[in-house]
Amino acid sequence: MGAPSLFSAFPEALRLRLQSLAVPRNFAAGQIIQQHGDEANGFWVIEQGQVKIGRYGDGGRFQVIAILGQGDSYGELAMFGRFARVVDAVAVNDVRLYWISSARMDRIIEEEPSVSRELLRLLSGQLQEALDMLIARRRLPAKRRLAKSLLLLVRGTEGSAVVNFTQEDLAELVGTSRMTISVALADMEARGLVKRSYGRIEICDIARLEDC
Amino acid sequence: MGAPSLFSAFPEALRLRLQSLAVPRNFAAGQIIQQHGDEANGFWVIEQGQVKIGRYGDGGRFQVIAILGQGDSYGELAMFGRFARVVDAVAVNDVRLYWISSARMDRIIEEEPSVSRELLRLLSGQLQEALDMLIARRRLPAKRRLAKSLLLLVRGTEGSAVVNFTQEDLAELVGTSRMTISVALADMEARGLVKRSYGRIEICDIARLEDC
DNA sequence: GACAGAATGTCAAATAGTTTACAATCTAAG
DNA sequence: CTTAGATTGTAAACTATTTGACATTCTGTC
Repeated sequence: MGAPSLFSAFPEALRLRLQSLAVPRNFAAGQIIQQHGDEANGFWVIEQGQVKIGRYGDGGRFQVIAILGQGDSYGELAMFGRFARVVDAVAVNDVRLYWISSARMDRIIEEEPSVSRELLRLLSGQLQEALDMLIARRRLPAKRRLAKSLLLLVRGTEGSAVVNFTQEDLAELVGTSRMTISVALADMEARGLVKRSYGRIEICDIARLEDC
Repeated sequence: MGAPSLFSAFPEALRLRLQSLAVPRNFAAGQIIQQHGDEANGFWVIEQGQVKIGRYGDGGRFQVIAILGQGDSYGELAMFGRFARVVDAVAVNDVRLYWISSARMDRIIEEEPSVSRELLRLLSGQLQEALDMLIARRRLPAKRRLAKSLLLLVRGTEGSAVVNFTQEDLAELVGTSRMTISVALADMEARGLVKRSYGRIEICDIARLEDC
């Protein structure tokens, strides 16, 4: 969610061009790719594997914000905003990434105004979405907030999907306690919306989950 | 808050240039300037007076999101994002606005890549801020959320300030009930942080409000 | 295949916040 | 100066959620 993935929304031609210019890099499972506070002079595109985005909280526990997969990008926000990395990124499994430097991106923006316009459009859309969420989620009961969060995590998929989050992660994400999540999930399972298993949630019927 | 005001963050030179090209327009107190659903082919800059941004909820009640004043702009997000207006805007008093069309803005982006970069930087910063808020605010008790919202409303001011919101408006904004706001404000007043009056809150000590 | 650590299920008590309801106060319009 | 409507103060009953505590189940590892 939150963590935008602008790259996958780029027009095909630009994606290919960037990829051909980019520097490929590999990381092993569990390796830290970027850390909170690092300088942001570029961004990453995931070619293969998965990356956990989140933050090491008090007590060293990693609080997941999103898990990104193939075709997703991250780090554009800090790069464009010219602020330091605010999140940590860790390789879930062995991953292959492309690195696109801010210098490279700057040149493209210079050469093609259409790219700027597209970027502005995407960023504006995401900001609007974030603002909507701030307004919409506030007074909903925990169960419905959970439903919304799950839907955001599997956005783009149809039918069924799997979310590789522990209930504790979900609790952090939704802004509630693990016990509330546990009860809410049991309720959803009883209604055939999801299936609980160890460390992951299977979403059976995305369409039906939409109406709470 | 939420509602971004990119214009006031533009570099001086660009602001002046845009203003010289813009079309001035006046609205009387209470007049509706834009409506939810309108096409967004430009944005407004406030030259004089105040504009309420919000939404007509169920029962015709206007839910305030922000009150903007001189130098603030609004409507950029829908314009850049190429989606329809999502909020309504109403003139609080007699206002004088500048209208800057998307065609005009497009031309400037085309001519000056530095403007694109600046816009991307500003939007990214605001998106990050919104995401932070989504994460940070979730589990705070209502009192602290209120403190944060008040601070956002008077962002940029030092020492003391006035917020022209009813307690009901604040409740909507914070995402809680009017009674909770009433009690929280009474508590804050007892501690000398704010002064309550009819339809507005005076914030006495912004610095002290920051540490909740 | 046994084990440790991680993740989940579940319960009772405590608490923050909501709802409902009504009284008190303020403001603007006659 | 009155009055109607809007805004605020307050209290009691109710509800959702949290906290804390413990049992159970799962999974990877030796």
